[in-house]
Amino acid sequence: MEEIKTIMIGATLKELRKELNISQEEISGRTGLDRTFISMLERDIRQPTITTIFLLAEALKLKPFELVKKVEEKYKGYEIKRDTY
Amino acid sequence: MEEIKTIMIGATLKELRKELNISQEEISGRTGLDRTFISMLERDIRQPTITTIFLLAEALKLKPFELVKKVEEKYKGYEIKRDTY
DNA sequence: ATGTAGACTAAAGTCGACC
DNA sequence: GGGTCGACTTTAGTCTACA
Repeated sequence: MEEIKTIMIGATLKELRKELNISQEEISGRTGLDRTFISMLERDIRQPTITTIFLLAEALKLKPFELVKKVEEKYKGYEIKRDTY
Repeated sequence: MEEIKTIMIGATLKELRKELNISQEEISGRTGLDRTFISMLERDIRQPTITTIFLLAEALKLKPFELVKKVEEKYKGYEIKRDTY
């Protein structure tokens, strides 16, 4: 069982956005979140909170749980193990 | 359509924990998150990030998307509308 | 076993500018 | 259109302590 420390949602977000053929600026407009922040989310430099996940899902035309499910599918066979700090 | 500003996961977390008959301290132990932080999450004083959601789901013996789905069901007919700050 | 409070550190999220 | 940098404010998350 491989260990990971943080959930990476970036690739999933980018894929879904590309499927819709829209820009980061469009996501920014739809969510009310800053454009540079969307960029950082896609590059896994930032992590969304649950409210942000709900906003992103709405912008990407799917349900929050579906978005999470897509992220989840990338982590089959991995165990999350945080750094306790 | 009612407007809300933040997603409240607290009640869902507490219900699931009660169903398992375990303490906040047990959740703290299973997730590696601070006990006082679990308390704040249940009282909606704090918001989890996606990594925290995955950890909580594991501790509560369900899949992350199932946890999110349960939260989602409490928001039928609501629209999220953040304060842009 | 839980809520709360205070003080703290790390990370979420904004904004303006430039490439 | 998107990456990045710096400076900023707010919040996630820790920890000790007490009711």
